[in-house]
Amino acid sequence: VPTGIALHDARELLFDAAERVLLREGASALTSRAVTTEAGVAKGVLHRHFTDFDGFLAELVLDRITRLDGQSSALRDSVGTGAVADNLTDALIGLFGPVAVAIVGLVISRDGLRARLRQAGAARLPLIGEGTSMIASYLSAERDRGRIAADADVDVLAPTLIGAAHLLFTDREGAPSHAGAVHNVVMTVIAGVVCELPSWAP
Amino acid sequence: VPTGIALHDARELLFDAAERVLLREGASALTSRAVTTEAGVAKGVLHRHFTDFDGFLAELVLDRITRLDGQSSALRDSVGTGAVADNLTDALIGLFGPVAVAIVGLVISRDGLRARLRQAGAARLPLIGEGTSMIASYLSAERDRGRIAADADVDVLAPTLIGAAHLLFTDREGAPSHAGAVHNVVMTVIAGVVCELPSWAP
Amino acid sequence: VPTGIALHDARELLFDAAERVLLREGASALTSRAVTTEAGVAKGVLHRHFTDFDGFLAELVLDRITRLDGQSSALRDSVGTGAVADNLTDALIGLFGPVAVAIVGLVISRDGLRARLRQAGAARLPLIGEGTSMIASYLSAERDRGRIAADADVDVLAPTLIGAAHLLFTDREGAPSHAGAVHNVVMTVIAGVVCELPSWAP
Amino acid sequence: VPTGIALHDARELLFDAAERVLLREGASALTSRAVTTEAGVAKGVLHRHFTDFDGFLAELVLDRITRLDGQSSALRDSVGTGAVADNLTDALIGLFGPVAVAIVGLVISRDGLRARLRQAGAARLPLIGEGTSMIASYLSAERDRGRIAADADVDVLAPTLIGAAHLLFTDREGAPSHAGAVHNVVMTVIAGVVCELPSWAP
DNA sequence: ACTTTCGGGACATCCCGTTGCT
DNA sequence: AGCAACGGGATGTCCCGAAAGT
Repeated sequence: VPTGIALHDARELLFDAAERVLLREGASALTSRAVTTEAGVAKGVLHRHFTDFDGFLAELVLDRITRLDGQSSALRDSVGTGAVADNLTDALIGLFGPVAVAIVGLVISRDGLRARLRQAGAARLPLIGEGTSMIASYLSAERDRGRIAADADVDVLAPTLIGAAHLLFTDREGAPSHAGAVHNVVMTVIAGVVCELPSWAP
Repeated sequence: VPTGIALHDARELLFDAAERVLLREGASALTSRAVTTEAGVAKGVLHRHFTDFDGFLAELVLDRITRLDGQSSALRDSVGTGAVADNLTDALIGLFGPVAVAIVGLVISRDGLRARLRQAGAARLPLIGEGTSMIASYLSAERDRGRIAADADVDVLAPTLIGAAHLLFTDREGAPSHAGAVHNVVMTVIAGVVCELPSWAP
Repeated sequence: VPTGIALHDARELLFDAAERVLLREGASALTSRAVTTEAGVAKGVLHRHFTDFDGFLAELVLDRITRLDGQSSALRDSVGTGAVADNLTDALIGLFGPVAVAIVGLVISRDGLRARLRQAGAARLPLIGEGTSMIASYLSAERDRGRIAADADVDVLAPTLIGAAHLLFTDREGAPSHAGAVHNVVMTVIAGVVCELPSWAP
Repeated sequence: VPTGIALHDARELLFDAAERVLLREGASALTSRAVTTEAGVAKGVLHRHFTDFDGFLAELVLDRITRLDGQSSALRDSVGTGAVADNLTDALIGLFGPVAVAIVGLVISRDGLRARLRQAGAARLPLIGEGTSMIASYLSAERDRGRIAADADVDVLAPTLIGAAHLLFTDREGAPSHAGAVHNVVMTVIAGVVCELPSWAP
């Protein structure tokens, strides 16, 4: 029976439901009906608020990308403080949470979603591209401060870190990667360019 | 009308057709009908030679994994010759051809296929896992020869290289990555452990 | 193009369509498409209202079984009135209408449907089992009234009547069995136990 | 690899295989491939020896009907000996073996088979029709001998016995019906017409 | 004469977008 | 504006009949 009562915020309601389904059952189970059922609303609600199911997913992804801004600021604020490797490790762990990894997989699976995102100006691989930019600008700032070598190529370092970390988090999907593994990767990649003393130095 | 003419080798015929579809239209277009249509055979042919469509895909992936053995040998033979970075670069380029990248995406998209592969004993991420082992053994051999540092951790280096390279090839899907970009990544990752002079040194 | 108009009662609509198909083309022609086509609705309607095609058929059968209750009451009400043989004849004719006979055949043909019905608590042979119970309790009541012999074994008489009548209606499927044939069978079976005078007696 | 060796008797080989499948997996599993696989021969053999799959089944059924002749003779020979009820009980038990019951179900399930049988001159319900004739002639002979009432209507008694017995054997499919149950039914049906003393009389 | 394979029609199922009712 | 239903395209699978090959 139609209630006629407007949902307070259908967007967030549906986004959260979609994430729950995504985490619980995977990308292939994320159908339009699964979302509305999980949210406890009727199917039509989704199409009232979004042009399309792919449109809905695209906005979900873009929303998640927006949330990266917070992490981006935190990383920017850490410039010059602590150890570079630790800052990078924290950033990568924060970036590749279970939801983010699932979203990357979702984008890979859905052609329509990928097209929508591209046309919305997002990176080819969402979260990956933005994360790379985030890391690159952090490294750039550290380079300006002299904490990494002046000739370090941040446009090589950043995608390398992101690619390696993404694989780490994807491969061992169930178990949350120990911070140690990420730290090892970071140390390996920036070994040649880091100028500072290790973070555990006295 | 049935012809009765036995296909010379239905397996290869269908595998090749599947790859063409995969490259041309992507993983989501790789349906059983698309494969048989592309191969120019009837729908029944696929189900006579394979238990299942996912079974077919699994065998396709396993077949591609088997083909890695050739590249694995070549990489093993290159131990001690040329520059380590060049050997790695060649190996990564050989590993992540367009088909391989598409196959990784395919596995990510299909739950049933993933289950089948796991139960067949393949790595969680096919081609990625096997490629990592390949790189790790190569690095191990070079370490034994003293061409990379004795304390180099190949189990960190290998997945780092694979992860970074995979992203490189995935991100710029259409355009074949210039060897230069891969080489840059390799140089960055192994910068801290390589003992030899760069390949361009006199 | 979707109409959006809710079907008044999709269940009955589909049930009736299924019966028409069953009568006109037989059990083997009763596919899900045949039902929806006959009902003039889309394929999706059936799967929105029922879990499965076998689930649909199971509910159809159970619905028909439910309708027996009416006949069961009528038979119960006739206890002590008229002739026992006439009451039984009427009950059997009412039980084995063309639809019921077709449904029995349908259940024999479909494994999945049989499984579903068993798990729903129906008799092994639907309509047959319920019909037998109905006849048995009628005979029991008449025995209590003394209209059939006190030592009559209703648990033998009932299945005998049902089995004989079922064959009668099945064998001459097209032509509706003359009431006379059924009456003859009934008279034969209850010959040894009936106490009353024949119904045609003055 | 084709052997070229002619099968000794492909007919019997395939018939036996079909019966095994029928008993083990039921009528719905009796496909042409199931038969040839069970027989250990190639698919083509069936179509070499029979016009059609339904043609094959029709001949299988007709073959089984022919085997009834033996039982028919035995029953005929028993005229005037033993108890009528015992003779009938034995005949019914012999008639409705598991294979026969399965075959009746098979005919009910398959339209094409039914059509083929009808056009081959078999009864509408194979085995049932022939069994009815068999019982009818036996009863007729006993009537001539005065062992059952002169006014007994064998054309009512026979189908009644067959219908009741068929249901008995169909309903309790797994468990072989105890002879007692059949005897009870027989006693009930012929109660009014039998002239002899019970078989257990001194 | 047996073996093997292909060809293709049909069926149950899934999922999304749209439309009318409340 | 939310709700529930319909419409229909597409997918994987099955099974039979027929035609080559050995």
